[in-house]
Amino acid sequence: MPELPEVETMRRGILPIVASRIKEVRKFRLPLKSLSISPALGVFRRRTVGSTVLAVERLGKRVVVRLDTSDAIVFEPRMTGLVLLNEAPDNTHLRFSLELSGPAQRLFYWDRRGLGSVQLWRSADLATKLGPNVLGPDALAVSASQLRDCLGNSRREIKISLLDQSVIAGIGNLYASEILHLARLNPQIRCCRLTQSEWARLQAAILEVLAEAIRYEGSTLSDGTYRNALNQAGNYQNHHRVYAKAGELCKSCHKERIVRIIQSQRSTFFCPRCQKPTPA
DNA sequence: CATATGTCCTGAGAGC
DNA sequence: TGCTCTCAGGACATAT
Repeated sequence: MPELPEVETMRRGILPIVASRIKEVRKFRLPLKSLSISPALGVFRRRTVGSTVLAVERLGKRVVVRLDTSDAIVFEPRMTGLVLLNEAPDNTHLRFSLELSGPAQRLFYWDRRGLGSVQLWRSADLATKLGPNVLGPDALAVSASQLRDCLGNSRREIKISLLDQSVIAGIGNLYASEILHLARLNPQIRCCRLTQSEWARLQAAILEVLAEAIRYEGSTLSDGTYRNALNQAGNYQNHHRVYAKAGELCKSCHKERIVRIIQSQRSTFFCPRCQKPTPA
């Protein structure tokens, strides 16, 4: 999962590492396929040990730890990655750690499936490798006109476009369904069919859903994977409107039941009554 | 160029 | 009970 709300919660949770000095970098040997780390550990160590953490930022669904050496450590959790302070869900899936001076002590990267990565980049490369062509405006900052300008001529289904990080950065499969339900937009409607007021509704829903999800520290689904930096579960799953609720009554109309469809090999949940393809 | 599909990985849960 | 199978969806590579 980790999408914008979860990654932002992790980012906030590890803020205590700011101003700490990196004392050691460790990669854990596991009976699992090893995590993608670049550069190799030796070079990683030479370039980071002794440096100080300047800031912790979020870039879409990535956590960026800026160092005083003009390097940055980029954590990309993908499906099951977590960035934690001092404590992890278990030792089996611990992949990487930074030993730090100061009160924070230790930063862990934990990843059950290991699809994520930890990379050390020159700060200058962040702007190019994750520039506007790769990563669109952050979902918390995108405007209705930016959405319309970028997608207004696209024939893709709106749900698919919401997942495109080069259009908007931060939305994933879970929040795409939640956002479209609040915006009362059918997930299969083609972008080029949306009206001016629908773009405005979409933008408002993006902001409202993500901000609310951040307030509740993200969504921990039934598999329990997602935790915040202190290894605690999030709470937004108790406020989901549609995600993983196929067959349940819609919380808005209380009449129709939530439906699950597949778009581009991924589940989408919506209410056929509140999210009719053509406006009522 | 825009859009669609395949790939990586582990563990939970279903079905027999 | 223990096996096999399917599924979950991030980002990127490759195909159409």
